[in-house]
Amino acid sequence: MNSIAMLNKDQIKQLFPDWEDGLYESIIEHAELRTAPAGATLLKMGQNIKSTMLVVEGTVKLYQENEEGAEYFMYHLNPGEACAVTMVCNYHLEQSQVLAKAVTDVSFLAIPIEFMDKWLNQYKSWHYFVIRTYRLRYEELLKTIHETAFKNMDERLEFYIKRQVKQFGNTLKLTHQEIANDLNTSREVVSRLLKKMENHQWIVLNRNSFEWIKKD
Amino acid sequence: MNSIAMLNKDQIKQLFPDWEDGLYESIIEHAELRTAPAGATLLKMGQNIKSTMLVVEGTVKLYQENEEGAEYFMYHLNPGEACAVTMVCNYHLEQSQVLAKAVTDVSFLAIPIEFMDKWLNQYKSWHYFVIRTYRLRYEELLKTIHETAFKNMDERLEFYIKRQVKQFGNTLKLTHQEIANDLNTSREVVSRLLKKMENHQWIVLNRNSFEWIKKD
DNA sequence: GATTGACTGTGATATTTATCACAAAGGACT
DNA sequence: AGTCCTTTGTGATAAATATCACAGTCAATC
Repeated sequence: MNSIAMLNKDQIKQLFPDWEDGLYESIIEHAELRTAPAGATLLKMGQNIKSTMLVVEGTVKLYQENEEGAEYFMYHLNPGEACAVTMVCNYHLEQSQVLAKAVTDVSFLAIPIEFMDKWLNQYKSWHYFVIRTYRLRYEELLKTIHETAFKNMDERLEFYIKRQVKQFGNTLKLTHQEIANDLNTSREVVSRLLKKMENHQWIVLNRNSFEWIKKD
Repeated sequence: MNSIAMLNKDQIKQLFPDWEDGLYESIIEHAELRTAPAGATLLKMGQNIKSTMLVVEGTVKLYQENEEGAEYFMYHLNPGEACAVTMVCNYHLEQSQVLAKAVTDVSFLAIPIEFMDKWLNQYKSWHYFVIRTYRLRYEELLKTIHETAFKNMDERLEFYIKRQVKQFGNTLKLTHQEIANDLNTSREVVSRLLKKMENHQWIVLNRNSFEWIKKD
């Protein structure tokens, strides 16, 4: 992860239009603009949280992870969005309960968490931003629970694909193994279900990718 | 649901010790103290949210619900805790994504949501309270996802029982059917798994209740 | 164009969970 | 004690998913 030149106020303002004046300046002063290549792990489970992450470019994927290293995809973060988990106030001891990975090349603002408390006190717009972030992520988790608790794998796969399509368009560059990892199932199960979808003409299968063509 | 006499400042302060002075008075002025009997539904999925709920007495259970009315238990709310879902600002149009039920007889403070925006502006301690509420609920959801995504039914049942034990003590007054509903599985499955736990001497089974005796 | 390695397809089988069927047990009430 | 209703126990079977095994396919590389 490299630290490169900072954004200027207008650039930040475009991403986070609802903030107040002093806050932009504080960001410029104290945040660090970092980059990471596609596939990089940005935050590990159990890792001490040292900074808050605001996505500037690219897409980040948030996972739950278990003891054996199995992953479970929860939701995406896009430019202008923030990682709720890292917005800790008070403690320097909080450990991450999630795994965050860069899907594409990403750049993000990293703010040392010692500013969290201060900014909450100082900037109303930051306060609102934190609440909005939690609310949005909370709602994403509810959707994830809904799928996981009530649906069979075929429907969960469809939901998963639709989420990806919304993010990346109809052609998805994903191997069956990658999908299986995200859904915590096995490659064979995904292959068979995708084949069924192809038979139903919901998708067109290719090597290393497929296209969603279902109209609904 | 009845509206009864309001709490006094000291009583509220005991439940919510971190608030500031004006906020207690605003609560007394605008909140309504309501009660509901054990088993009552406090909030339905899809229902328009008209007020924020702060638990005063008793325990509330939060569920996800699907189209067919199947339920999935997510977490408890205890006195001094609040329902994150109902802490909406801005909109009067938000619909509940969760189902809330009284486990015991409960009393709670209901605050019309038109005050949410105002209080966020006016009271820092309220702002912090909202953030803390979201954070706590978010973490509960993460735990729920972890269990649901990675564990088999035997482990999920154990996790479920331990949560209940933490709430209500070692003797749980639950039928197998009730547990099955909370875990979105079938009564037979629960019966068989409980019987196994009894054989392992983790529990003692009785009619309409059982006792957790595993020491770990 | 032969080799290599990652990806995909698919049968066979095991495991987990759901569903059906029905019996037995316990408590409440007459 | 007998009736009724809810709860619990458990076999049999079905359905969903996981695992194992292996073959075929494609693309990159030498």
